[in-house]
Amino acid sequence: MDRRIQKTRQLIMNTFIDLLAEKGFEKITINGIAERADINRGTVYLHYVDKFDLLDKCIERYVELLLNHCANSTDTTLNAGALQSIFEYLEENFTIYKLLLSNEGFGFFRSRLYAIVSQTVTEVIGIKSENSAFSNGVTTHFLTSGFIGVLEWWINNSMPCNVQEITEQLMFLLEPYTKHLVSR
Amino acid sequence: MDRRIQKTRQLIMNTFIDLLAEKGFEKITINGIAERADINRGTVYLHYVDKFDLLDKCIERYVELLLNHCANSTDTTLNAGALQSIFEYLEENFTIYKLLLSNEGFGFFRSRLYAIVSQTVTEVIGIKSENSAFSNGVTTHFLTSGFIGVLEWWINNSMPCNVQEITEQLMFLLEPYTKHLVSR
DNA sequence: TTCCAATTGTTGAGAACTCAACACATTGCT
DNA sequence: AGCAATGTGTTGAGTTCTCAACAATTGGAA
Repeated sequence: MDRRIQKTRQLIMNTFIDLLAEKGFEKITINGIAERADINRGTVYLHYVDKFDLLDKCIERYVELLLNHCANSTDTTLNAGALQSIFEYLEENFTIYKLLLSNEGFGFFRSRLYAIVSQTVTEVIGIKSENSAFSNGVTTHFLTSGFIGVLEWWINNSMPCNVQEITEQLMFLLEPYTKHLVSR
Repeated sequence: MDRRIQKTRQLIMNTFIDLLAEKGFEKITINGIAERADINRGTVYLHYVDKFDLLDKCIERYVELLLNHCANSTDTTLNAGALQSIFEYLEENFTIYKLLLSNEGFGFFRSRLYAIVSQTVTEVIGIKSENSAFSNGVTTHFLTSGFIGVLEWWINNSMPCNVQEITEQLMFLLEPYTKHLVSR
C-alpha cells in the first residue's frame, strides 16, 4: 500500500486519540482533527466518512494491533509467551487502551474485542476437543469473559500488578482448560 | 506553500541530522535517508540535488532559525531580551547546534553564521553612528568575532553556565559599544 | 583484476494530497 | 427569532509524492 496512506491514517488516528483524551468524543470535530494534524480537511474525508466511522476504524485497528501480539506466535496454543506479549504491549500503550476501555469507547472496543476473541476460542475448542465435554457455548463464553474481564480490570485499575504476575496468574487459572483443550 | 513541501523538507532534515549524529556525513547516503524517513528516494531528489546540497540547506536553515529569535524583537537594538531569546533557543536545540558546530559541520555553519551576523552588525553600525569613530571594519569584526566566539564556547563546552548568566555577562561586555552604537 | 552488491540520478505514469470554493446544517449569542 | 460563526460534506483543478524501471557509477570482497 502507498506509504502516504499508511502515514496519513496513522496521523489521523493518533490525532483523534489525543483529542479524545483531551476533550472527549462529543467535542471532536473533523475540522479540529485536520487542524491539529496539519492536513487538509478533505483528506480526512478521503479515508473516513465521519467521526463515527473514524472511531469505529480506530477501535478495529487497536483491537487488531492488540491481538496481533499473540497471533505472532506460530501456533494457536495458548501459551505463556503469547499472553505475556499481549500484556507487555498493553503496558506500553496503556493510555490508549485505558481510553478506549473508558466511557469514551462507548463499550464498542470491549464488544469488538469480545467478538473476535470468542470466535477464536470457539474455533480452538472445536478443533482441539471435538469429542470432549467442552464443545459448547458455555465454555467459550466462560473463558472469553474471564480473560477479557481480567484484561479490563488490569487496565482500568492502572495495572495493579506487573506483567509477570498477571501472566502467571492467568496461566494458572487457565491451566485446567489448556490441559484438555490446547495440546497437540 | 504547500504543507506537503514543508513537512517533507522538515522530515528529511531531521533524518539527516539524526544520521549525521549517528554515523557522520561520510557514511550518509541518499538511500539511507529515504529509508529512515520512510519516503521514496526520488522525493529527496525533488528537494535537494545531493547530500552536499542537503548539508548546505540544512545549515542555512538552522542559521536562519537561530537568528529569527532575535529578529523577532521589533527593533534592531541589541537588547538583553533578544540575546536571552537566542540562548534559550540554543539551549532547547543544544544537540543540533553542537553537531553543526562540530567537525561534522566542516566550519560551514560557523562561516555562514559569521557572514550574516557581521553583515547585520555592519549595517547597524553604519546607520547608528555615521560620524563616530566606530564606522569601520575593525569594529564590525571585533564585535562579530566576540559574539560568535562566546556562542561557540558556550555550546562546545556543553553550556558551562546558564542562560541568565551568559546573557548578562555578554550584555555587560557589549555595554560600552551599545551606548554609542545602539540608541534611538 | 573481476565481480557483485549497493548507490546514484532520472524518467513517466498514476495515486494521494492540497487548496479554494461551494451549498447547507448546526451552534451559540442577543 | 435572527444573526454570525463554525462545522459539514463535496467538487475540480493543480501539485506533490510514490512506485517501478532504467542506465551508469562506486566500493569492497573473492
